[in-house]
Formats: sequence, C-alpha cells, structure tokens
Amino acid sequence: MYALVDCNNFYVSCERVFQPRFVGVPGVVLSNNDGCLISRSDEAKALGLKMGEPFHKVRPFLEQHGVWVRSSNYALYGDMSRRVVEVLSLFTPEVEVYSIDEAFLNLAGLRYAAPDLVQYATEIQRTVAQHVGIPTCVGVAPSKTLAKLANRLARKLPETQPRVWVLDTEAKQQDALRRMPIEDVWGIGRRYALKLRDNGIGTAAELAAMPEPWVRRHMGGVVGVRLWRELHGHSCLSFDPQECDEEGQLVSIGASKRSLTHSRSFGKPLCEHRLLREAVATFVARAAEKLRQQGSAAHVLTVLLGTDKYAPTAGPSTHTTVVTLASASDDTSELTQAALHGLQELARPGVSYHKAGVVLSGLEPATQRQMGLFTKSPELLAQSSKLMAALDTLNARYGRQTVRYAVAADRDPVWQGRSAFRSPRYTTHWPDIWKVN
DNA sequence: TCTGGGGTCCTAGGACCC
DNA sequence: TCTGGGGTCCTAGGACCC
Repeated sequence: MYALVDCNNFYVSCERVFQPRFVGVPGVVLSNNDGCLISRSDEAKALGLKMGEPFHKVRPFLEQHGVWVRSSNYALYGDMSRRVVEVLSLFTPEVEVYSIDEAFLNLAGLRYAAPDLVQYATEIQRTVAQHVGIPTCVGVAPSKTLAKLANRLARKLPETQPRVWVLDTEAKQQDALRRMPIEDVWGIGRRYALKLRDNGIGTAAELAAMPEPWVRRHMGGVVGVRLWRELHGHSCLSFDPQECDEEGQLVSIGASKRSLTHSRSFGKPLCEHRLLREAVATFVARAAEKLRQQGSAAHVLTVLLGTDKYAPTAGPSTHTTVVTLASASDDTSELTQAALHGLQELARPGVSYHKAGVVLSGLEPATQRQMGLFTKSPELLAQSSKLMAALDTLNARYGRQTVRYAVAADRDPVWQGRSAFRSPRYTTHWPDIWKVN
C-alpha cells in the first residue's frame, strides 16, 4: 500500500503560514519574473482563475476582487517542504519525495501498526498541520497511480473534514475509477486524453476495461501497459525512498539527476553582449553549484538564448549551441569558459533576447571521472576541487554570489527578473526572521 | 510595457560493427 | 520474387510530470 501526501495549493499555503490574514481570502502566487499564476487558493479557483494565466492579463480582475498576490519565494517553499518531509518520516522510514509538494509513503514499512488506514492517514494530515501549518490531502491505494487518483478524490472533500481517501477494497477501487475523468488520470496528458475521448473512453474505469493489447498498441507501448496495470491495482512503478540516518533524518534529497538546467527570463530584453555574458556566467555558476552538490561532473554544456516567444515571427524562439568538454568537469571557471565560447557563436548582434540559460548533461560521478587524453593532472584536479569546495562553503554561509568570477553579475543586475511581490525569507534568512517584542 | 522553470522516460531511426 | 543477421550506441522528438 502507498500513501500519497499532497500539499494542495502549496505555495499559497506557505504564504498563509506567515500571513494569517490571507487565510480564507482568495490569493495567488506568480511564476518567476511575475509572469503567470502558478498557485491559486481554492477561493481564487472559485473565481475562475486558471493555472498558468498571464498575470498582466488578469491583474485588473485580481485588484477588483481583492485577491492577494505574491511573487514566488523558493527559499521559503523549499524550506517548508523539507519540514513537511521531516514530519512524514516520523510515520515511516520509507518516504519518496516526488516533488516540492508531494511525497509517497510506502506503508509496507510502517513504524507503527495501523489497523485502520483512514485513521492513520488522518493522523498524518493532523500532524503535518500541527507541526508545519500546511494543509494536505492523503490518498491511499495499492499502486502509486491509484494513490494519486485517491488523492484527487480527497481534494474534493470539504475542508471541514479530513481530506483523506482510502482504496483498500476492490469495490472502492472500482468506484474511484468510475468517478475519475480520463484527463485527470496521472500519466494521461492532453494528447492521450483527446485520443482516448475519440475512442469513446471518458473515465479511468473505461480505460481499465480495455484489453491490454489495445492499450499497448495505442498508448506508447510499455508506458501505457504500466499505467493500465497500475489502474488494476498492480504496482509497476519503482519506489525510490530517501536515505535516512539512524535518527531518521534525511541524508540526501533525491537521486542524482541526469541533466541540470538553470535558465531565467530577463526583467527586460537584452541585446548588449556584455550583459548577455554576465547573465550566462551567473547562470553557469548556479548550475555548477547544483552539479557539485550532487557530486557530478558534466561532459556537455548547452547554452540557450530565447527571443520573444510571443512575437508573430516564424521559427523557434529558443536557440541553442552545444559545447563538448574535453573531459567532464565540475569547475565553475572551466564551465564558464565553455559557456562564453558557446555564447559567442550563438548570439546575433542587434537581436534582443528575452531569456538565457545553461544545460549541463552527460553527467558522471565526479570522483570516478574517465581519464582522457586531455584530462588534467591529478594535482590540478585536486587544486580545482579544493577551490570549488571553498567557494561553495563561503557562498553557502554568506549568501549566493558572495564569492564569484568577475564576469558574473553582482547582486541585483539590470537583467534580473521582476519579483515585485515577494514575501520575506522567513525561515532561511536571518534578517527576515520574525522578532517577538 | 507585461506570458515560468526544471525534469523524466520511451521510441524510432541512423551509424557503425562483426 | 527479392534484400544477411544481429547487435550497440547515440540522438531527436514525443509525451508526460510538477
């Protein structure tokens, strides 16, 4: 059995923890650059506000209806997420963090015997609310896909009762499948939803009733079959628990990624080459930091520049160039050199760019890098990793970009994205911590 | 004026090898 | 009626997720 714990409207909930006057009042959180709506309170949803709606379009509407607005504050959300996971790991050692606002619990490894799953799930919800102040929905079922489905049903329950839904019998599973529109099934996106509707399949139950070979042929082969079997209650997706130490504290957050991206839209379009270099160098520094955090080195670096994607011109708005490194590296200066070289090739004079970014791929463990013809000597390698370790320690302690390469930006560069409504970093930034007089 | 960012997995097809 | 067969690796693109 799996439980899916989902922090419904998570970013909105985080803001509400520190602004109780926001509770019960419609509110939204904006994406980076204050671009569009990415989290909405239930009250905001009831007003008809849609996910991903451009902020500038709905701004008058928001003001008119007294909807509060916040820019996104990932320092706050990331820390609150960590606290939620800490509470969950009190219940079972097997917690898989699926995203910033969702986690699967493997109930096969319960810390305490749980005769009643409803009661157990309710207790999880109550404890998270008490310790962190974040509301959750809990779905329990024999497969992840069904747990997700149960979770969506729990969401529809009124706030006045525990938002918990348990599928522990065949009859309850059948009932849940019948209630679930096909487009709300985990793993069915826009394309498949349309295709399935065309074939007269409108609910999860109708998909489950199709013969397996049909699903294999029309839904991407093994991917579709896995989904179909999950709907029948057979667990087919892997469970990847976080590692904990003896005291139950999480040691590492998530498995190593296969690629790493850092990209941002600019606050205003940029065409000056010096500023583009500054932005790209700044993004490389962040990407390299993430790379070292997971102990990887990258073989391939991609620089990307984006022009106005809403301009009515033909052709793609994102342009990329790929740089292959002679040997995998996690050194900011090497990666910066490679990126600036790529940028030189990519950037067209006189063109204004709206965003830029860096992708690191071809990742391998930094400790067992393959020796190549151009690999640095062990001495140089040791020197570089000492330097990077010192850089990361200083920046972790005194704030990002405290120590940086000269080509990267100082604080508050001219191209920085808009963030006009950001709340304080209540839990991670000393000057922002609440004072009680 | 103003429209986010960061991932995963799978398949098909081409290049290349013996 | 006819093309050898079987394997690996890489990449581009599609589909999905939060």
